[in-house]
Amino acid sequence: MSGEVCGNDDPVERRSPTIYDVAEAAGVSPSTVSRAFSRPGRVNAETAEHIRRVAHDLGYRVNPLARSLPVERTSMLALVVADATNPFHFEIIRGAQDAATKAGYTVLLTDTRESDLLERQALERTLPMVEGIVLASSRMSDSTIRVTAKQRPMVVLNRVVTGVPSVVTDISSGARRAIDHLRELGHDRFTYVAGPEASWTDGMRWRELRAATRGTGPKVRRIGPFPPTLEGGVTAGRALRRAPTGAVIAYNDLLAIGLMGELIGHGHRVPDDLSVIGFDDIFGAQLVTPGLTTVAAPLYQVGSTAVGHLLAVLNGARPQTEAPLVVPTSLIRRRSTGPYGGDPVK
Amino acid sequence: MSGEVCGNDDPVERRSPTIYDVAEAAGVSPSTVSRAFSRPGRVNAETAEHIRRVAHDLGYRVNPLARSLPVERTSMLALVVADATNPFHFEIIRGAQDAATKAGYTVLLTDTRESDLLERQALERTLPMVEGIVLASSRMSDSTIRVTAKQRPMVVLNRVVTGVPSVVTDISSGARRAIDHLRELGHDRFTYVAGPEASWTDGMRWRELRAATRGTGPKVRRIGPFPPTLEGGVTAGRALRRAPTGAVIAYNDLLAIGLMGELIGHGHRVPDDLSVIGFDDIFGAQLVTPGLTTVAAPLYQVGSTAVGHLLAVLNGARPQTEAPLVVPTSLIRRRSTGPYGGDPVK
DNA sequence: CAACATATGGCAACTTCTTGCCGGGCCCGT
DNA sequence: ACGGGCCCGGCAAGAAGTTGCCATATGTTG
Repeated sequence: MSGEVCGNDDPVERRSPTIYDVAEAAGVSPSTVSRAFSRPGRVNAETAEHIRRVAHDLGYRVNPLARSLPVERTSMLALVVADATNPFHFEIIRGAQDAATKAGYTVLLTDTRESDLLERQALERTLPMVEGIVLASSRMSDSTIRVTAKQRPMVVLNRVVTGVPSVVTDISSGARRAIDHLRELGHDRFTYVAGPEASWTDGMRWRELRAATRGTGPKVRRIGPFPPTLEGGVTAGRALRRAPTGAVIAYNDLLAIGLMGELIGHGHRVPDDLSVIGFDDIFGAQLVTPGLTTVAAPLYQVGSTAVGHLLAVLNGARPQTEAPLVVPTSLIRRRSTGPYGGDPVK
Repeated sequence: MSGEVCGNDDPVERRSPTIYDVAEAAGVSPSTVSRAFSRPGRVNAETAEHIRRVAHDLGYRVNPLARSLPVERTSMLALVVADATNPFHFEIIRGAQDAATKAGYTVLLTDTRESDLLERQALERTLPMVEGIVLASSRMSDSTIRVTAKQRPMVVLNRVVTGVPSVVTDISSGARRAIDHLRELGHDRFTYVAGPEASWTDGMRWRELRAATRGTGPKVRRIGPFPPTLEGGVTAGRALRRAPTGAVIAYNDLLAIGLMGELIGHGHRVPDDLSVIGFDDIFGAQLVTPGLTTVAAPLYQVGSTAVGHLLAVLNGARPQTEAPLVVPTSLIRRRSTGPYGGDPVK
């Protein structure tokens, strides 16, 4: 036990001990202390044990800055998300964080508020400190992304940028599942409520929906774009009320929920008059009434896969730039979809 | 314009330039380069301009690690939250991040998954790299917190730890507002659905509810504790069904929402049979049916205030350890509360 | 017992940047 | 004309680690 009594009225600011202090206290040289911690086996077991004990008594902790400087490894990863409060990103963040922690890495999470300017600034700030980058829902241009990817290993999420490794959900099968589900219920006319035009995912969803209906009977039309938020959903709902339609497939759950609320608020019944499907299965999709049927993706896996790949690259693996890594999707059936019951009330 | 053509098939790994490279290219000494960037005015304006131009052409960026080492300023703050996916924390995170960014600081966000072990580990890992710490909803003991607070300036949120600056919401007035609202509606019997025992906030809410009803007519009882989650709410709802009660005030919105769902699912009507009030006004409170009446707190402000105080301390201000900083609360009226309509159906 | 291999600790150089101090040139006052 | 201050650039010593290389001591082999 160390005497912690310090009578002076300056309680803070006792500089933390360095390997030099430990070295002196243990009667060895600084390099030996360094090795005792970072190069086990390189130093005699007893000496190492002794050093560790002394270090512990002194309250020594290695200074990660000083350590990183010579070895060029900060053990930090940047995770840049467009909106940290969008439920869509939660599990991605968790997955990334878990995978990173497991490997001894710390993740630097940055919320860019859907702004490509803020995104670039954040990158500017954090990039020099991290070994790799995960870009979730980036709002930057492909070319900016590619330039950045030259500086550090990078993985982009929910987007495909040629030349940069990416992780995406299986939109194709997701779209098909949604259509199949609705057709089983007897629907054969669909409306896709589009999200932001800048969204790669939005483009793909629309494409795949068309592909999934091509040739066969059912038809899908598209309205939008709308901001991918509750408010956007309300706007979309208004548009829908003016021009009723068959079943609705929305760009994401937020949009779907906002839209349902608007419709229900004006006397329409879901799913009796209108079936609604969203994407993502965010927190909230099970809360609304009726519960939202949605295409779920293993977002946690998206995050952990991304970090896993990043770490592999840092350990010398070749980046997977050819084809994106695809994670599967599944359909969560809730109450917002139901059998086709004739044309919706006007 | 620099010729960027490099024919070799090793596109990565061109070590980034240092002040030495810039110094050589500009024909000055490294220290001058350093000063040109970090000490404006100390060096001749023309020289500085020249250096900056050369640096830019070389693609030089200062290495924050190397910079931090001598000056002992990393420009990073740690924000440790018990659960980053709990909507309660969103605005706190945003507020903190904004305030930090504005001051040129980066925040290192860590999610501890409600585990005090993970929390200690995270702190262990990040503490040496940051200049200050914000602890939101810490699960650690008071004494552990106090020990940690000795190592770095710290602010705790939603909790009062003597000797450590803290920011809390005005629970007292919040509780009073909830009670007043319900009494205006004719209620005079209340049940507090308690959250985790370890929660400082929970204790305070219960205390203030009792204080708000003391002496006057209405009575408040307490059931719990329950985990502060949707599932916890379901459990609480079951308990409530067995022993019906007057109006319900829940520890937080998650609990309130889970509880409403359970009750409504079993034929009770909210608010006709039972009024429900939550705390926090999380995303989701406006989504459920009926919308949840809740005591809101300016969470964004909590986060930014915390960081603001931390930065002040880092700049030499005395930490505010006497009384906690209190931010006001307000009541958001939605549809989950209604006039007293006799005793609830059994 | 000589020759060689291995284990272990130390020296010093290195990572990138900051900063106290020094000194040469220049201006100014007397 | 000369001493005293600025201005501004450079030198070198840190900041806290890592690591290549060398020097022992010890062990092993022929």
